[in-house]
Amino acid sequence: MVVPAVALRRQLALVNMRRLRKLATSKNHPSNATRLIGFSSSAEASSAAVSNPAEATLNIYPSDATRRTGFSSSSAETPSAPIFNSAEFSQISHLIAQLRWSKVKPLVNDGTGETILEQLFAHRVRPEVILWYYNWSEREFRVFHSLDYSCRLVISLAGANMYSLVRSFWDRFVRNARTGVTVSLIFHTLVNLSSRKSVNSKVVDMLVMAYARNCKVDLAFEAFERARGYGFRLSLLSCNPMLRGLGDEGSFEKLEYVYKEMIRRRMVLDVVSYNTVMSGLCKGGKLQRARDVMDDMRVANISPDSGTYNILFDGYVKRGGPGRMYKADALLREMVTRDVAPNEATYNILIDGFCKDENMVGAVRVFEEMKTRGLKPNVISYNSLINGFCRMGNVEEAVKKRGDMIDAGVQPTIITFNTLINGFCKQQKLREAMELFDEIYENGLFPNSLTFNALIHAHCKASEMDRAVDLRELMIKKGVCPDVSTYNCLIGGFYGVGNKAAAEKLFAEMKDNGLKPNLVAYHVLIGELCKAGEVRKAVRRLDEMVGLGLKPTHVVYNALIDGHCREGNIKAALSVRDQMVKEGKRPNVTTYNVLIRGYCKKGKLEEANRLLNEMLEHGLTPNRATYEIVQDEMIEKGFVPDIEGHISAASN
DNA sequence: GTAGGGTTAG
Repeated sequence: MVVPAVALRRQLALVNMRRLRKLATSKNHPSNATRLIGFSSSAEASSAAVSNPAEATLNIYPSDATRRTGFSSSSAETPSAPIFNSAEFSQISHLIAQLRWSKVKPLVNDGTGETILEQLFAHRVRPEVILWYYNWSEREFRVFHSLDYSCRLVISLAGANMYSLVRSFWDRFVRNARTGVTVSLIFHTLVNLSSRKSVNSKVVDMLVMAYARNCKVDLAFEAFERARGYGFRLSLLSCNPMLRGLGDEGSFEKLEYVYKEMIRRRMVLDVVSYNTVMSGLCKGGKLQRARDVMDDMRVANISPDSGTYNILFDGYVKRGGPGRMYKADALLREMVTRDVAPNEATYNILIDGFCKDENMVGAVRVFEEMKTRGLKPNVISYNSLINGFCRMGNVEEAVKKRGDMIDAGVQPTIITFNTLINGFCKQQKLREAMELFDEIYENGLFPNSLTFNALIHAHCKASEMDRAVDLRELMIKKGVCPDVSTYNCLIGGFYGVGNKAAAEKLFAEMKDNGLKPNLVAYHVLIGELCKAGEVRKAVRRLDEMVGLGLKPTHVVYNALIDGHCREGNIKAALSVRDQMVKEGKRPNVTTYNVLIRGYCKKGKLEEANRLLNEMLEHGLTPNRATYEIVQDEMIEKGFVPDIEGHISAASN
């Protein structure tokens, strides 16, 4: 006994009309009635709903206790909703369950679809069907449904054990910035709607997970904090991603706090929790704390795995300071003693570490050890090794390793080629670099922006600007977009050959092409302007970069200070130094060197001497440039700086 | 739907 859809729609429209008219004249709920009428009949109001969905949603359904709990369709307490009789409604829900949106759409007469949503809840329609309708109507009418509906939906999904739908619901939910929807409001709404603690806990758990996974770590953290007061118990499902988010974000204090708090809440942490905490701590340079966490892990009877060790290895290699590879070596021995098997990643981290330490003997030793342990070096192992040899200037050996890799059945990638091309470029062997470039295609690979940038950079360094520009043309022809680095290389190159006009034109062109100049772009530009004696222009560029949200580094400040000193304007130079300090950057050796030379050039040797002492008091070690300045500017002029121990070093 | 490895410009 299916009622034809057209007939049904006509019938419903009629019913709605009658109800709406009745409501409009009703004195009992004037505000609700006028609002509803407004939305169903006025184009103005519905366009307002589109342009400002959050506000519109709030207007239609003020959070009113009777509405929140008004589940029954026959209840006189829910006057704003046109009420369909059960036969009508079963037709509607049938259409929704079949996702026949073109048929559903004409039935919506409130501009937001919330009227039908209310009815779906009232009729206890299957939660997933309500979810379909909820999602469709939000998209269709460009609105966010009120938080009440969101929470009711999520609770009914959870009550039916449809947790994967709860997950995806919250995922969508948190991705949109809903004005006024705070963590505490969500919690408050949830406890008002449901008293089932376990269900609420799971719902909140998944909310926190959604926050953590969608880069809303601060909200995840807030929810984690508030959850305790509400008695919601969270799981690793939400806490592990949050730990990761905190680490990624650099919130190391919060990371340690959450870690300790998880233990205090008697949560049972797993390997992933510990590894994530350690990874975050390593990123923050807190290597000792990371080691402590590994000890905690053993106390908790969780065995560190190869991943745990790899995280520590990576920490040592990247932030371990002097002697880090020895520590790493010791850790490798400990790992083996404890019966944790190193894997490919373990060796790759170590190979790369030795290479960065310019210790190719160590790198090759680890590489060989890897093979004796029955592990096959992969493309990353070879690339690291090749990069190591290239950095040492031994490109011939690097090329040989590429041969080894092919013999071992490991195919070179574009990274292999880029590394080798870079190696040749650094040696100014442009012909060899170009030959390799041709080989890329023979190997069925395609050059990327890094390939071209390396070549362009090398040609710029060699003052071959015509070839550099040709390469950029080729790049575009091959479908590779020039990026900020491409421009940086070319701009630096043109300044280098004294073609200021071309350099400035490129800087403008870069911005015209929608590329945002980055830190390096400004380093190049400001450095060159200072060198050319155009300090005032350089200062303008500094303001410009600050305006773009880029934080000037020591290099930039020092270049400006140098520029002012070269013009003999020490006062201006000192004010740049003050600005630098205000920005939280401590003057470094170069800063002092530049200022000292500035004073010397003005003949103010006492002032220079004073700065020299200040530099030592700040615990900075003079470098070669310092000695040269002292030698050439002070001792030459018969002035004896009172930093005796350091002067003898200068004469060496 | 867990953490960990390789290439550029200053």
